[in-house]
Order: sequence, then structure tokens, then C-alpha cells
Amino acid sequence: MTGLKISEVAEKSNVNIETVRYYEKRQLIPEPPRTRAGYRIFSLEDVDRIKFIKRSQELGFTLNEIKQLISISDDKTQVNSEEVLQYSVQKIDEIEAQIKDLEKIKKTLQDLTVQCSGSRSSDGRCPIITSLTGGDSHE
Amino acid sequence: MTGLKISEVAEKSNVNIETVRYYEKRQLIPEPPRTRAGYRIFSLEDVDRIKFIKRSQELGFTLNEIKQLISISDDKTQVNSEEVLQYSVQKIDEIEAQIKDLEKIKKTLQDLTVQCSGSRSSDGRCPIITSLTGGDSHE
DNA sequence: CTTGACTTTGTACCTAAGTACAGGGAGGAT
DNA sequence: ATCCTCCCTGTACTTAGGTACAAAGTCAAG
Repeated sequence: MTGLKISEVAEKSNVNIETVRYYEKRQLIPEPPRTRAGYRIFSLEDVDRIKFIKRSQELGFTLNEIKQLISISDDKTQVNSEEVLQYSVQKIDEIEAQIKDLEKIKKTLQDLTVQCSGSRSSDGRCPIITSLTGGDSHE
Repeated sequence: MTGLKISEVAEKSNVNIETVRYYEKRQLIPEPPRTRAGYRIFSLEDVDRIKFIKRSQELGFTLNEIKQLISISDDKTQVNSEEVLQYSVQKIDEIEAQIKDLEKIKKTLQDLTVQCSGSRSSDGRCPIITSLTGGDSHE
């Protein structure tokens, strides 16, 4: 009686129906049992798992990483905590690297726009363009 | 005599040969003239343009945006500077938003790992997993 | 003249995370 | 019995920026 149809599970977990089927195919959720007619029957645990997937994605994990995360957390040995921790620390490092790259890009772009605003009255050529075009400055 | 073959232009601008053809198809570089046999003939300006594209990509511009940038800079009216400036300012905003998102993700992940390291001796369940799985905390 | 390195075109494949659609079956209300 | 809505499968398409490959033509050296 607690069985949910695909549209129900999709709605409860705020994803598209196709996404549910896609997660099943990617083996991120277990293969659900079926009615005699072939309809999938989901449980509230499936809803929780999909929400877990979505929250993990927001934290920057890919579906493959999430699959790993799930298998670690399903495996209830005492060591699992260690592995997940390592995963997360690594992910934090990756995010930090991304932030650094973006900061650098931002700085470059800001420098260029400052130059551009400053020298506008001279010849009409934007320093952003000329700096990108000509001067083989960084290689 | 200054004509460059595709492999030469690719090497000089540090991209794959296929990438050069791809940029031509995407109209990021002008259609080069051909020899009677159909071989493309490039110039040093093409090398500069490809380098421009690559540098712009590093600054976070997409190929479509770069195409715009090129058409603005080719159009030598006095207003071009203004447009490029606006483009860049907008891009800076986008980058800032991205950085903010990443900072937030990083903070969440850090909080979780701190909790995880702290409470490791209790029951072996990692707080990262349990916090993602159960507690419908944010929605 | 043959070999090897290069070029041409067109098409298909790649990652990531889905979305869309076609063609068919099922369930329940009228 | 019919209608509407839902579900099934399988396949193709999407974005972005390329990469890879096959079959064929070209060029220069030996």
C-alpha cells in the first residue's frame, strides 16, 4: 500500500520523471519491483535517496562520485566514515582550486576594464581587445 | 609566400589541427583561401586570432561570446569600446556569482567534515552521510 | 614511380546530466 | 466501449568544445 508510482516519487523528490528512470539506469537507485503490468513501484526510501543525490550534487559531487558515496554508506563497516571524509576533503580542495582560478580571471578582467574606462577618450580602441589581440604577453 | 598550412598555424597557435577547422566552421576565423588542390592557406593574423580566442576562453568567455567580441572589435566605430566594456563587466558579475556559490558549497562541506572528524568514535556512521540522507533540513 | 607525410571532407564520438519523443500498453471513470 | 491520463521502452537530441576516424586526394623526396 505504501507503493509510489513514478510520477509520485518524482513529485515528492522534485525531479522530472525521466530523471528517476535515468537514475535507475545509472544505478543510483535500486531497481524497483514492478506491478504485473510492468509499472515501477517505489518506496519512501527511494524518495530519500533521490533527495540525497540532489543535495550531494549541490555540494559539487558528480553522479559517479555520488554512486561511490552511496556504496560506501550502504556498506556499514566502521571504516566508512574515514572514506567519506577523504572524499569530502578532496572535493574541498578541488573547489578551492576552482575558486582560485576564478579569482585570477576576475582580477585580469577587472584590470582590463579599469584600463578601458580610463583610456576611453584616446583612440576608441578598447584596451581589452588590443591586449587580447596583439601582445603575446603570457605564454 | 607567407602562407601557412593548417598544421603550421595549429602548431604556432598551440591548438589541434581539428580545432582550427572547427573554429572555421564556427566562423571564429575567416574562411581562408585555398591552393588549387584545396589546401587552406593561413596567415599570421589567423594565428593571432586563434591566440585571441584562447586567451578569451581563459577569461571565461564562451565561443559564442568571443564571436561577438570579434565582430565588435572588427567594427571600428568609436563606440566599440563601450560595448566590450559592458560585456566584460557582465562577465565579472557572473564570475563573482560563481565564486559565491563555490564558497557556500565549500563552507557546507567544511562544516560537515569538521563534524565528521569530531564525532568519529561514536557509532561509525559518518555525519556527512547521515546529514545528507535523513534530515530534510533545507528545502 | 612509389612511399610517406600531409591534407581534404564528412560523420561519428566524447563528457555530463539529463530531456524529448515516438509508438504502444494499462487503469479507471463515464 | 471509449476517453483520458498515466506508464512502458528505446532512441535521439541537447550544450560546449572539441577529438577521432575513414576514404580519398596531394606533395615532395628518393
